[in-house]
Amino acid sequence: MVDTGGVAADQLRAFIERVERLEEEKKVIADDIKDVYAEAKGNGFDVKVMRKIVSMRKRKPHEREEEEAVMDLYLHALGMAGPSGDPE
Amino acid sequence: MVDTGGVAADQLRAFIERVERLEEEKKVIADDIKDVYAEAKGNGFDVKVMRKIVSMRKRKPHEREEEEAVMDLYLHALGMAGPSGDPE
Amino acid sequence: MVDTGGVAADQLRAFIERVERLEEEKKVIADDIKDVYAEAKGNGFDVKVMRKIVSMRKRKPHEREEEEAVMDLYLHALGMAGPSGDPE
Amino acid sequence: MVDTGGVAADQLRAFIERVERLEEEKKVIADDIKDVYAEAKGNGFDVKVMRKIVSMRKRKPHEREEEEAVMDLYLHALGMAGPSGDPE
DNA sequence: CCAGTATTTATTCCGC
DNA sequence: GCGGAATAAATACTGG
Repeated sequence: MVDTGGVAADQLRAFIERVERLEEEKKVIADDIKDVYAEAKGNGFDVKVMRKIVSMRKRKPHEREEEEAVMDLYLHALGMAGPSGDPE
Repeated sequence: MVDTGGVAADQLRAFIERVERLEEEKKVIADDIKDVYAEAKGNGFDVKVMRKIVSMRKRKPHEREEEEAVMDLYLHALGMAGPSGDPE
Repeated sequence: MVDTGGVAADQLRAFIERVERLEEEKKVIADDIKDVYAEAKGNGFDVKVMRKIVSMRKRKPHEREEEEAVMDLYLHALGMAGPSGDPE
Repeated sequence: MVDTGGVAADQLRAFIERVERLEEEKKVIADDIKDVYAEAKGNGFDVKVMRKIVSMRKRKPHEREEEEAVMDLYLHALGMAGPSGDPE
């Protein structure tokens, strides 16, 4: 499966480097985010509050989706209403 | 700080063993949980739905706490109403 | 909701509550573990290393060896140092 | 709400939106990384080991050595095998 | 038995 | 530097 001496080594190296390149990009963005917070702080805003707002806004749509998913599950589960058979 | 030959080795061993003992107990409980789900499944219930319910119920009080925490933060942050000074 | 549904609902509730009770217990143990690590830290031990040791001891020796073999293979493929010497 | 508060609100909104935009970008990159690992896996590589290699390369060699030194210290304290031979 | 998903664990980061 | 939140990684479970 993996031939250390052959082409697989090149493949492995390529994968690793692609990952590393992407992680670098990700780090740049993370730094940008920090810069935005720093700028906001410089304008008198409370960074902790801002982070809370961002994370709450992130969770909200997620929760809605989850509730809908649970509703779907319930609807599906109605075929198993009780151990002694289904209601209809 | 850590003397491998002295009493610290015993201390280290004691800590490690306490952790391992506790992890064992935790595993027993985890297995018990699995058993409950298995029993429920044997009674015709949909395990996936049950897990969803449990995790949602777990999150609910958490969310309330978080909302209150955000409110506290806001109240505290009111002293910094704008970048050009406070309103009064 | 029909009668069987009502019975099923009670049963479901009971299962859910058993799970929740067990999860609480599990959480208590998890907290105890954290406490032990905190105490160890207070005594000058390196918690990160302790965690690594605990997880090492948990693993089957065979798995560990196998994973290390793959690791060596990959490191060699990448021209990074292995047991037989480093490239520099 | 006074004028400065309104201005502050707009500013705050702008900061929040900038952060959210950047976090979206970050998420895209994170997904790309997952894709690369998935592709590597499809080519027969061991993803777990790949991740370990990536994180090894990220770390400063000095830190790594230091941590390994502590690890050896602890393993010896516990009577577990180190570089100078195993107890069995 | 593999793939995807959900939970749990480990690590990192940030503000205090 | 610590303690706690956020992120990343690893693991476990379920369904196909």
